[in-house]
Amino acid sequence: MSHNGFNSWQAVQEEVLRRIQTHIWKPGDLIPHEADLSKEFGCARATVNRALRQLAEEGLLDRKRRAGTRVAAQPARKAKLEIPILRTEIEEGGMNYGYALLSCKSKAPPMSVKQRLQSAAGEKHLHVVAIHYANSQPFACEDRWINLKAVPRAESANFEEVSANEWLVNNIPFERGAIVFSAQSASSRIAKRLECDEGAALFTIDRKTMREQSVLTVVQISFAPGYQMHAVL
Amino acid sequence: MSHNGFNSWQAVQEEVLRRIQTHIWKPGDLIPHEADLSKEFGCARATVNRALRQLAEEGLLDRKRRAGTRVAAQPARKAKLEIPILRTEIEEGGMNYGYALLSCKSKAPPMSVKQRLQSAAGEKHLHVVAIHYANSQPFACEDRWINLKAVPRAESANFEEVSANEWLVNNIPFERGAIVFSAQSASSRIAKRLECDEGAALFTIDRKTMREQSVLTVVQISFAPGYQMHAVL
DNA sequence: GCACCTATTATGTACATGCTTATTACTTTT
DNA sequence: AAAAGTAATAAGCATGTACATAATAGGTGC
Repeated sequence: MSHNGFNSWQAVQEEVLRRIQTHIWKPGDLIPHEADLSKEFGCARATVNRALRQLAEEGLLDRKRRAGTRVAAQPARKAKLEIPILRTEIEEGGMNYGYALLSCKSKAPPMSVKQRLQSAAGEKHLHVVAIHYANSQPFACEDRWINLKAVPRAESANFEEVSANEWLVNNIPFERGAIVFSAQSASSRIAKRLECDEGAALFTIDRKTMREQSVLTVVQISFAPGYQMHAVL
Repeated sequence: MSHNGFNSWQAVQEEVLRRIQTHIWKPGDLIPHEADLSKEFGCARATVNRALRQLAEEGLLDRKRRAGTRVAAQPARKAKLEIPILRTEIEEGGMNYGYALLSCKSKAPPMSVKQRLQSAAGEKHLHVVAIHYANSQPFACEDRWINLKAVPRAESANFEEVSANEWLVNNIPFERGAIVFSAQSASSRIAKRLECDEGAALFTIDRKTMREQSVLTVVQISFAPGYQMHAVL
């Protein structure tokens, strides 16, 4: 009967994908609307909706009410990226995780950081510097500023034992954030910390974590040379 | 009536988020199951399911059949990352896009590339090298190998006019891929191409695009110093 | 105690239906 | 012809019901 084999949203999605990939439906084309597709595939409209919605989320389709669904002209593929959590990443790689706190002081941040923290003049913040080791080799260097006004409990935390990263994850609820990836030349200070040559190319993550309007923490993580971050399409 | 204000999946999601963020439900905790939540929120189970499913996709919840739903112990937040399409990225930044083909030859790839291409000995591939400019400044250098066996039409394409990147997007339907981000020191060759100092830290993307079992193309994109890639949580 | 089977259970999914909402296309007014 | 109002339409969403599937808990036999 109605069983064309498209009785699951995955099957529908695969068929739609196939039509996009074989250029039956070309980039920019308007595709039939949900009701027609559900009739063609012999399934409910909700099933077609589920399939198309996900493809739209992935950036392969553009959908607008009333206007219909069209194949994305620029399949600006969105990759999903797992933000590395240092300890987890090292341990999953079968290596031994180590951690050392280098410094943990409350002070006024330098100009460049102050801007990112959106902090007023004279305000003090907690500055935490630490190294993460994999099999006793320096793996990454963490340089973090914590807004004590937004996270007062951080003042009494002991970052000797547990990394600021983990403490924050477990103790403060956060909402939004921004991440910037870049390549940086190792400064002499960081080269010393990571035991690498000065000027080496370091993969660097800058991360800002916010709740509502206030910045909770900004952190720069510099990875030892050779680090790679993986993502899938 | 049943209107507690949780009569849409977004409202349910927000409430769940709130409970996670305020540590009413702590990392690792098992949360009530869908049926209970739907009763509490006065909505259908499908609505709760929609809300929870998305949170699970975002990495905030772990869901397993029969075992129930728990708050992710490590909210290893998955960031969504838009894979940059060079031209789009440059033009959206309000800059003028330029493109120059440096080389386009069919030849046998070096050992390191051969491995990534999963190609047999002696097989030839198309090697394309090009520069992308933003406001006449070198922005990124593209070094690509195309598997002619999998994409025979590429042989007759003219990469003087349109970049290999764009040609591929418009001409070959692709499926899966892997992406690796890293920081590399500029070799003398690449430094010359990007008009930067040798040894400068370059943000680098290695990308492999596949269909079914065959590798279609591998590409390395080296960005000029100072490039940043942004993502949101 | 161990291997195997079975019942239970929470999530996962499909469907029919009906309503909502954004956007377009068409019509009317100025 | 431009502006404003209106109807039609396609996606979006909510719901009740039903069944599928995976993983666990508990029991059985050895």
